[in-house]
Amino acid sequence: MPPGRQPALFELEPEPDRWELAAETDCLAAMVVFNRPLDSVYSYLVPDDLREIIAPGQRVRVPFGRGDQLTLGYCVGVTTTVPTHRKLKTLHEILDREPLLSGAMLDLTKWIGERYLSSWGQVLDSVIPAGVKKQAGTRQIVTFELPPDLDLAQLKIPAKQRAVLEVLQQSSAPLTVDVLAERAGCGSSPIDSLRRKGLIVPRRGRSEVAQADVIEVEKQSDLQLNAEQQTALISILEALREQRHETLLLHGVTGSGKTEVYIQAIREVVSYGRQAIVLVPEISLTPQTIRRFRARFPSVAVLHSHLSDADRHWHWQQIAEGKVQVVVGARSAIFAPVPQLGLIVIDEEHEATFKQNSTPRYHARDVARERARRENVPLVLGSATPTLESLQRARLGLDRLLTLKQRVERRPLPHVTLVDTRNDPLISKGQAIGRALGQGIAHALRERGQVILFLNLRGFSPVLWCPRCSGIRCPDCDVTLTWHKDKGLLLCHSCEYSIAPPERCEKCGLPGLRFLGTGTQRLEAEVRTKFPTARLLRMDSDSMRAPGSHDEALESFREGRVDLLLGTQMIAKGLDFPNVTLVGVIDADTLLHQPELRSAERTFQLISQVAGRTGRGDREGRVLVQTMSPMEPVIQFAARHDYDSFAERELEHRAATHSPPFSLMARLILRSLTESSVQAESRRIAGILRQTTAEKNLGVRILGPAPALITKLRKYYRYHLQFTAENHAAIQELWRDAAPRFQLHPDVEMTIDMDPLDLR
DNA sequence: TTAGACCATTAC
DNA sequence: TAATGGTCTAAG
Repeated sequence: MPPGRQPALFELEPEPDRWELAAETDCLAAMVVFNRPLDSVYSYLVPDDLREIIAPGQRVRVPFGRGDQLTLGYCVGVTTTVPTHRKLKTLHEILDREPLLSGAMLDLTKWIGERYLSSWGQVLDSVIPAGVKKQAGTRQIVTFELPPDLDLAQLKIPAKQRAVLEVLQQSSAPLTVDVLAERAGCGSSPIDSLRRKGLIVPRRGRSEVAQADVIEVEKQSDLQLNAEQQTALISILEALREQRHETLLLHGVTGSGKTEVYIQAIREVVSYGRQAIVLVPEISLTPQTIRRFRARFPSVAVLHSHLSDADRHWHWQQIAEGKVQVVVGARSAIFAPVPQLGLIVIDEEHEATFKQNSTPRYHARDVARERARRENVPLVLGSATPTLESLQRARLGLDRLLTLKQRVERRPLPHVTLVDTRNDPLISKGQAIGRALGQGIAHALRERGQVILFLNLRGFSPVLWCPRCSGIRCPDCDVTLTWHKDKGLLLCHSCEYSIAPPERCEKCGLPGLRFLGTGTQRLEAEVRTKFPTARLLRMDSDSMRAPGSHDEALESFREGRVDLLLGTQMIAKGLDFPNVTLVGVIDADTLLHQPELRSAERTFQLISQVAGRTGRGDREGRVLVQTMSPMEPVIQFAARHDYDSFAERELEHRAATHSPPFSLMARLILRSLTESSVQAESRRIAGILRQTTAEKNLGVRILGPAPALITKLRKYYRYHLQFTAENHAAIQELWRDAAPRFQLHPDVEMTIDMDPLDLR
């Protein structure tokens, strides 16, 4: 309404939403969503020549916005009930011959959008692999065929052209220019002339150029299950046979043979002619895991991050055609378009990599649960250290708990010793390996056992210390710079910033800066000095840059060409090496003292997982955990392999603080290059949110705004707000209501994260 | 998220 | 008067 004009009386009542007014017509409308943060579904008229082709799940190009920019969208439905009051724009083009997604998968993506507060179109855009969108690995080709009523004898044409037509007549399939020219013994010009005269008809199509290579693996038969494994398997088979959805939480200590249980359950699924999806953390997608599945099933698709677009497209195609029995992959494999899903397995359920940290910020476990529920199939979650979220569901009787307490072949769990490093003379001198651990390593090596040393810090030293100004920081991020001795540079681990280390502090000019703390590189140097004859391998994201180096490194450790493996997270998970007799944890405290909701849980998980890397063969394994807080309950529980007591205590704590799993959380992050605008905007937005939750009585608790734990990241200042509520619906409603009214200042960006794991 | 519309300011 | 830039708003 123009300013200064009084509204007429009849305009005071809000107009009815005209889009509600729809009528059955003989027009056809396509419902389209876009890869933008828009909640609506837009309708477009389908022109007559596309009526037969259009289907939900295809991508389309449509005029959109004031300038009718041709914009890519996803068709999510087709209807003859079209809105009548507004003139619809017309669909311009259909980009896919076949739908990229089934109706069921479209519905699932809609659910994801609602659950994780992102638009349907954004979800679709991230679910469909780039290689599928680009049709990577296929090429457009033009082939020629004869028109239907051609009488070759009647034609008066040059000999070369006649030869071309004869070749075509004898061929059973249409031919490309190259083939045609070769067989007719001519160049391309006769073919061109024929085309111009209309004596041959061109046809567009796509042909495959890429194909994933097939790896032959020696087949194996099923292993004998022990009683516990058998019981777990039977529970899964029951759900399978009754064709009902149930989530089964398989809590099995490290080395208890969870994978064998999955495999035998999948065998049943495959026998029904159905397919299974197995999600594993990316880091576990080692040749070892892959071989294990390939050895047991004829057709396994492995989806990992280093697949080319073409390979990914090819696999997607194979999966959709039902040619694959088992899909093994990381997070996004939950969207594998298997035609007849039979079972979903998530191994290492507690791993944070199952949560995507870009929009849509879905958790593959929760998407899996929803997909399994909709398709009436069981979901198996496996872990030695289940998340408290999953455990609590089992305790409430929503999911079923299956427990494997024994390692296979009755192997004992490794003995874990806590080493108090507070009074260790070597540690006080700044070394990373204390006396006890040093002796342990020497002993293990003498006995020809292999050793794993775990330290969750890459680089040589995490801080360059100025006595007056403390650590040298990244100018763009609120973190200290890490000294990488091999490169001779101080690096920021949050962005790409690097500088040569200064002689004097740049702030106060004081000389005498010192490198404090130990990363994997310094640990490597220390090991070389202390154990000069040991064959040593360091694994972290710096040393494992080259493609394939990760697998190669693990292979050489497996084959005994390496005695001592040291590294970060990378070596903590899922590795199965029978000859490892000692695992050393350099510092169990680093994770523990972070002011994060899940710091205790992560510490417990990490120690348990690392400890699980030993004692997996005939030889006994032991674990030495260096810590400055040996009395800390979490560390004690981990040392005793006592998940139940750990969980009991942590659940009590979560209940007392109304944290997940006793409430639901969401996190709103705002960032800007200008600190004052994020601060002001977060306050303003917090106001709107608080007002909305009060007005609508939603019962959402809102914390903040406050500067985020990482105050500054890649030049951006960050503030955040935390929401807690009884259920997702309250937060969803709050967001739906409040977010459209934010009118955020253009230099402030905003992200909403439902069920956040990373609270930094 | 994007781009046009609208308005104000600036340069020529 | 045209060009530029910031802000607002709607998107079928």
